[in-house]
Amino acid sequence: MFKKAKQSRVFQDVVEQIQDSIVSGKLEPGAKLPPERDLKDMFNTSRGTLREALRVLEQKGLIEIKLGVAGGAIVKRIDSDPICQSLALLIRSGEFALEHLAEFRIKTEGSIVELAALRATPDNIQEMERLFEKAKTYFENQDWENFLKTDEAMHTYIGIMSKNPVFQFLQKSVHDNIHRYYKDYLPMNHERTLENLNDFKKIIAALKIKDGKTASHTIMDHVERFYQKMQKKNDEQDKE
Amino acid sequence: MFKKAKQSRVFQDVVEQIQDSIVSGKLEPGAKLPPERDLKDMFNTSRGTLREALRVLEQKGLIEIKLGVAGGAIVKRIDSDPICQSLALLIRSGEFALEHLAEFRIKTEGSIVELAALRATPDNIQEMERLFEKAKTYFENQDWENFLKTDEAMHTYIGIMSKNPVFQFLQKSVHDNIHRYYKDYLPMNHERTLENLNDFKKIIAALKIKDGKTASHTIMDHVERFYQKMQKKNDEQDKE
DNA sequence: TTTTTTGAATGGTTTAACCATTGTCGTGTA
DNA sequence: TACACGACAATGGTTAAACCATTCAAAAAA
Repeated sequence: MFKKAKQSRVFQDVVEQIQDSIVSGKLEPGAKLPPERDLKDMFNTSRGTLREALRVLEQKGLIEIKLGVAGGAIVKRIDSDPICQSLALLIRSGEFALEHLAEFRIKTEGSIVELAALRATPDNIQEMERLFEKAKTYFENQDWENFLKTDEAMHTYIGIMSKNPVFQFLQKSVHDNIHRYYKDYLPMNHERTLENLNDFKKIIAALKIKDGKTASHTIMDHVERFYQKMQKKNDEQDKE
Repeated sequence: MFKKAKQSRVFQDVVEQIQDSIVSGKLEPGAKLPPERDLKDMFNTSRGTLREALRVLEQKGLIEIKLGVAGGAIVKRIDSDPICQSLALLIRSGEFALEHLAEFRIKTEGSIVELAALRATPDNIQEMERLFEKAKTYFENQDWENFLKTDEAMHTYIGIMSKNPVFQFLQKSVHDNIHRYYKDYLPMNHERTLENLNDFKKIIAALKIKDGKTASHTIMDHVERFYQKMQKKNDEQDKE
């Protein structure tokens, strides 16, 4: 019937006022807030309380705080960082199991790459090929660390090619966080990495001829196979 | 080459220590942290600094702080709240356009309902029918406010039926935030609401016979049609 | 002109006190 | 006995004033 009357905490009010100014556009990215000692007077509060408000805004990814004489709170452009962080917590705390993430990726990346096939520009495809060559080099040098990073970059770039910021955010947030699993469960080896490369070769070819269905099936297979191997590895570890 | 050396802020260290304890499971949900005055001694810091750390943890959704003599910081079970909040900021700040969210929903809810068709238990379907009847009653009483709430509940419940927590979180986060658009762009009316109900009737029928494809196509149409009407309404408003 | 020094602005931290909320326990009254 | 009220104490919320640490720019020195 009634909503719980929100208990008044001064710093919450400060957070809301500044947040509203940012979200409504009154404060644009790059704008600098007044120094703490001025703000505390403007809000008629103490510095401690004001600083609690700034901590919250910083944590929300709305401002960035710099030190020194030219320092202060600067309004940030909203990005995927806070969502990445929350997702990381969910994954680290075991809220999401490996197979849940795998299933999610199979479905989602299938959709994303299908859109990417429709919308990728020649420039996009060139960038994708550049990343592919980079990955190939790392593969030949057996530099798994950097290979994985480039692999991640390719997945994230597919999100960018979808030209849909919602998918971009999602893809970036997921891939910023799942490599944690790889290191634990799936040390890279020669065979596995080669398979990976061949999948991307197929995907790039499909993107070039705007063949969304093939690209989609390829990446879904790619993710599924990867998952099955991790699962197998997992089972073997359980046996020991 | 090198990562930026993180500037040492005492409260960050406190945040990390407590966060690690929570994420690693040393502190379980429901556990109560010591009072601020004790914590400050344990971390050998001042109360102000400690409170900044608690603000950050609270914002991350890791703890909840209660007032009064039996109050204090209580470890929370991690939920979708922080992600919902971040998503709300992205939507409010205009980072996501209407058509981007629509496209995302079409793809994602198609996948979700397909899984739901495979996995829904009889109990799930019964709950879904209960929600449907509730929506129908609100429809007959022309109570759009509550109709929308029930509509939202049905979409979220489809996420639950998918039995995949990743999709559950996503579906909840999206639907907690998009009704903002409906009120602005798409006042409910009799015809539109009836169409809505019929779509859900079809979806429930498909769920009953585990016909994922039909359920999927129906909800994708449902979302697409909804979007087109909002777009049309939008264009009309632009003309004025 | 280039380098070094100095100083001031700004965020980070500490301390100590007081206020506000809330559960508990004891007392008084029905 | 049972219940209502009130005092008390534990805990988070807020304030104030001071000092420390970092950074940049202007002044001084080379």
